[in-house]
Amino acid sequence: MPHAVPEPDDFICFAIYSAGHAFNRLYKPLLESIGLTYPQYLVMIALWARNDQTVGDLGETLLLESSTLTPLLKRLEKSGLLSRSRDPEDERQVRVRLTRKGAGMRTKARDFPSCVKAATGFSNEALRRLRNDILSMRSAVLQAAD
Amino acid sequence: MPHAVPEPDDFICFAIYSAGHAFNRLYKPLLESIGLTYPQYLVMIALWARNDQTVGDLGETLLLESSTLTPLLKRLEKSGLLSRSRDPEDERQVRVRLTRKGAGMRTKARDFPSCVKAATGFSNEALRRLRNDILSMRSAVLQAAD
DNA sequence: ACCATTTACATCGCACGCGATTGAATCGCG
DNA sequence: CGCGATTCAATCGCGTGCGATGTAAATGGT
Repeated sequence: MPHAVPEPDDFICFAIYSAGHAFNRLYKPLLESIGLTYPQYLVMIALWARNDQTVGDLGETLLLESSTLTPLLKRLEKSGLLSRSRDPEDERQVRVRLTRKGAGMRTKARDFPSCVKAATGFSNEALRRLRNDILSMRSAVLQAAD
Repeated sequence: MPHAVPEPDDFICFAIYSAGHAFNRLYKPLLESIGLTYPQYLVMIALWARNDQTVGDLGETLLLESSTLTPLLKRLEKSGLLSRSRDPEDERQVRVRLTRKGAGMRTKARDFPSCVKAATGFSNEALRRLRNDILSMRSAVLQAAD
């Protein structure tokens, strides 16, 4: 075998990197219909699952830094989807809460996951296993990264 | 079952999105040692596999737009790793070629993939299957995205 | 009570990433 | 041959994403 030079598609990290972009493109028209970007949508998902979180909570869930979240949350606040306010118990923390408008947006986004699942062409069972594999790889990689 | 509200980790797209960030964090210290960012490293991989590509070729391989590649390639050119020049046969195209320095960098990056594979904690066989699943999902999603 | 340390968020600079647009070169159809 | 359509890269604006740094609040050991 004469010295196979690897291509991008040979790398698991590139597969994930490029698949992420593919999902982004798929979501974009759906999300534009409700005026969100993909990372903003993730914040909304986190808040729909559990309202009233600190910036740090959201960062832990979404694996993002405050330097990413703060400007993003300000844009969502400006859109009227959530409120940001210092916690009186601990003034260092900022509590993020859905507004009525932000909570109501959940129904508009209800069908997006099934649209996207259909687009993958994978069965629910195959998707579940693939997701679990990716999450456990993520854990291992994050563990190794520090 | 009382109305399960999905969390970010329940979404295959978030699993991929966050796993991508995890790989980025793992690669960062490795790549800093040779002065590259992760997307720059991908361009170098593409050129190590096949030298002398157009911007469009690279975009097709890496699934990136010229609006992303042009500034990135200019930075790599400024670093002395590649050259950019209009194709005399077709002046619309820009041919991207490795310099001696850029070609020589391949040996410095030779061990990165095995470092990263070790960090995932997956066997070669499991990684290969996971990669293929992700690539086929990427194809399906890209197909659906247009 | 004091002050060093830690924690939590914000700010800044830089590098993606893409849609929309531009401008130049080429193509293609009559 | 002529000229509108197409192709290819570059530019611009906006939104991430993060490391480094700043700042204010809380903590903890003495």
